[in-house]
Amino acid sequence: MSGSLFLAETQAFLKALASETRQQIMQEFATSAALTVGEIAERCGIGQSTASEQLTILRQGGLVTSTRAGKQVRYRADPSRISDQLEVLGDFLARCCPPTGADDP
Amino acid sequence: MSGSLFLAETQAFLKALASETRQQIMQEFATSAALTVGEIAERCGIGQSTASEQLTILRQGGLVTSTRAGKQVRYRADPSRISDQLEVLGDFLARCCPPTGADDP
DNA sequence: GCATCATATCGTTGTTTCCCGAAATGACGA
DNA sequence: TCGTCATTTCGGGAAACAACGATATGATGC
Repeated sequence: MSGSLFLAETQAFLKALASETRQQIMQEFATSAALTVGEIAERCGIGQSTASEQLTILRQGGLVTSTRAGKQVRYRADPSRISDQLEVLGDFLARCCPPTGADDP
Repeated sequence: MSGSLFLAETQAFLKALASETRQQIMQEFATSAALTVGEIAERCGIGQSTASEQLTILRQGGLVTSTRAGKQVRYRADPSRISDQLEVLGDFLARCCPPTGADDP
């Protein structure tokens, strides 16, 4: 099988968001713009390796970026890519909702 | 623990959308505003029971509505609830992206 | 009532996801 | 270089998901 309906990145965006743990992680960025893996693990009450893995998924979904800062890695939300993905998603859903009917028996 | 970050319906919305099969189903509504379970099964190349189950998930996520039409059931996209969910999602993500920094070292 | 058609539910199987602890990688300071 | 700290990757067990075929429910027409 080949055709994905979305770009691969939008697919990853949706999957990344469809997890309560990852939503919780994203929420942490509302109060602190930049967080390390350890900080997120502690605040979310999950293991460090788990936090690292979930952050990787969020990064692949275009929700966060990561930058090294010495021996730590700082994660932060990626507003521009997030709004890009929201737009793609909105466009897709708009297409699925024929504003004036396609054929409506 | 307790708090889901989203309303339960928004959580269901995201999970419903995070499946390529269900995206494919939604896409079918772009060309035909109303479709029966059998039509969707045929167009998407999946079994009838699978189509029924996936449509139930989409309905619980607020993406489609269903109405009986004789012995068939017509499914169609639900634009108003979809845009509601998109707004909830957009608001949540906006909060995660401190527009002007929360604390940004 | 009974047969039939469309849909929904059940039971199962194989795959994927989630989370963890343990081990490996990478970066810094002594 | 060596040790240490932060992160990533690995291996595995439990839970959730997707798809199917078979069966049950519900609606229509005779």
